[in-house]
Amino acid sequence: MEKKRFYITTPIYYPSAKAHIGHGLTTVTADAMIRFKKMQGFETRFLTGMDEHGQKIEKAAVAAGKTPQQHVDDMAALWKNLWKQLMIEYDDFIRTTEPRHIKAVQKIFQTIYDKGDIYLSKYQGWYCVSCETYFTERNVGEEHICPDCGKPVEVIEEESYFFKMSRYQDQLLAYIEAHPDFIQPVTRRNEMINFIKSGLEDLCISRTSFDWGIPVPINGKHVIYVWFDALTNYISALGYGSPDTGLYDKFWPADVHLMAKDIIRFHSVIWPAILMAAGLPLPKKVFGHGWVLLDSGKMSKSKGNVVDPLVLIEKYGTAAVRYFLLRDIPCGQDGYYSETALVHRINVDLANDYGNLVSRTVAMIEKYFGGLAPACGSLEAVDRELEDLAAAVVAEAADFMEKLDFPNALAAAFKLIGRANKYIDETMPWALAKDKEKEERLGTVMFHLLESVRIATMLLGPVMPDLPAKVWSQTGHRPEECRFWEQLSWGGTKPGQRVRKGPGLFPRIDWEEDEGPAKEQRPQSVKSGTKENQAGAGAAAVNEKQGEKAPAQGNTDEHKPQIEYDTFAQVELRVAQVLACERIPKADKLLRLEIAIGEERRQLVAGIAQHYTPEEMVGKKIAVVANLKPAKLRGVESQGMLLAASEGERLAVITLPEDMPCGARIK
RNA sequence: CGCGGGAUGGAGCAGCUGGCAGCUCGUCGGGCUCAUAACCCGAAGGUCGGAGGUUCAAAUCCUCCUCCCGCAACCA
Repeated sequence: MEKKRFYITTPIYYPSAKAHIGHGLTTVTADAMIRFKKMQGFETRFLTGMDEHGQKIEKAAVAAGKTPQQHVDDMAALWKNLWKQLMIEYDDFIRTTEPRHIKAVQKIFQTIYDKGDIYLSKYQGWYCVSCETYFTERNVGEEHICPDCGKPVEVIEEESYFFKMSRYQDQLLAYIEAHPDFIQPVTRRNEMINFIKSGLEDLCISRTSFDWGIPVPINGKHVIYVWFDALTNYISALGYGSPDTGLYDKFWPADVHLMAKDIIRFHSVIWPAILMAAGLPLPKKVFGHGWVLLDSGKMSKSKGNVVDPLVLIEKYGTAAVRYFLLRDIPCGQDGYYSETALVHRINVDLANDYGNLVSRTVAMIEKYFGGLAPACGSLEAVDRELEDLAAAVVAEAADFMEKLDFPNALAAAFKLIGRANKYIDETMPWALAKDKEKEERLGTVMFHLLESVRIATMLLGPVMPDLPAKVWSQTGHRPEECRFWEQLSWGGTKPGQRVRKGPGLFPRIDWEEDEGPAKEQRPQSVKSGTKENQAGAGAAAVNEKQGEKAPAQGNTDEHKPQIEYDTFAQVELRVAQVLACERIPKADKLLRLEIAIGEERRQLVAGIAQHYTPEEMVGKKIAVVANLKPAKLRGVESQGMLLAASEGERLAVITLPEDMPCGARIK
């Protein structure tokens, strides 16, 4: 008999930046899904990996004094360690620098080329010579300056291979219409339909401007660019393009490509088009979850901006971190992370409700029955109600997990946990224990509790893989009898099994909620530094500037290294007077200032428009850095920089007394 | 008109095909003592962002408006 199969993938991550909890969300979701499918008896395959090509990697390697390969090898080790810490049990970890992947990409390129869907043409784009990077029309703005270095960019033409994606527009649309579940959630599906309807352009799939990539098979000057390379990982890892296609035959098409919402487009448009062109089947589902947003405004400053999953694991344990991610981020939507929320979740759900339920159940059986599970006697209404709920909850959890909706699946499990806690109050075992006559009744109650614990724990298993074993060692259940979904039916507890109280599963975490003095009324809308977006899990570089966000700024606890006086003396600080000031059009943070430094007149651009009006700036005596290299901001040259203090939302320009002469030296 | 998301009791959210406004946390009051100061019960608290419209009936459908939040674009 053929086994049911299930193949899930995460994006291959781009190692130009460190992993964050968004990546964790994607990968943990996939892992939980796989564990669920294993419980259901599926033969499963779980793929994750790394996207290791591209100019960005090449540059990062050079900067670190390594070869690109050394660099990505190091990164791969880091990421693999993270997955290990998160208890991710992938079957394969594909790296795009592996020969098996390179062969597959070249094969699919060749196949599509032979078919006539790849052609050579000219790629035209805005190019910054000093940064050696292309930018989109949007990025360079009307002024056509490099968004990174501020220098003018120029239009450059480069020979490139293009994939005739436009040819597949109608076919793709038809496919999406015919398969309502192909793109999820629905809002993304609608977006994609609109996007495709607005017209697909052919896709540029090669570059000659850098070398770190897979060579185009028919033309050694070119390397294959980004998506064509990256997306192919989903089949290269199955042996597509190799002599042994056993895995490919078994597992393709994938059941789910899982990812964060920002790269849904590439998976639901480009990838299917490539597959169509290559004559291969399309994946069954493309699922885009939301982003994990930070709300560090609520976090204690002294604790810093904790987002490194490893730090959290260290502090709270893998199970708790996995639980939080899958419980608190609404399925398919953005969710907020904060340490307070995490701790709250651990305390309320895991410690109070679940851990405590296990604890009191086990303790009572030890106390009343000497640690031997009693038999179940005749049933009363409450007992039946509990049994019925257990059955309902199991079905509910399965439905939700099937849809990758772990928040609701977990909520279902906790319905049973809550009911069991209430059951204890209703049946009052401590009262039954005082009456010898009621011993059978007491046994029935204990049996029901033990069984509820068993079922709830099994339901939590996919999310917290190390939990069941810990619990069974206390409840005396046999692991092999609590492994598969069928075993979730009522009655798996065996009278006489050894129950032994062990350490608390999830001790409460007590920390001072609000430290007294510093209640600085932080508004919930904090700016970039504090409420920082965590792009869930971008696979390959979506464009040239991914993952370059400065980490948590405004952290006053961080100090710079000590410097020599000479170094300081190189900064020329002077008093200046603001002569005129105006807003810069289409820039909500910038003001343009005309200032006088002594006799000299200059123009400054300052990011203070949200704190000062142009009117109130005029006439002020301010402090400026006079020898700063000019730079263009939003197309306007700034010949210096004014000094201001800032803390979170607040900002104050440093001003000097009216009678201080303009141009005076500051030191 | 750059793209997208949202506005529901103190907080975070459910309310899909219109019909008594729900959940979790928090707060207050009570109960219990098996348990991890945990557990159970009860209560208070909302004109469902605003204005129109459709309807016997709208948080739910239509129109317009306001305001938030991400992304992008500029904190020299």
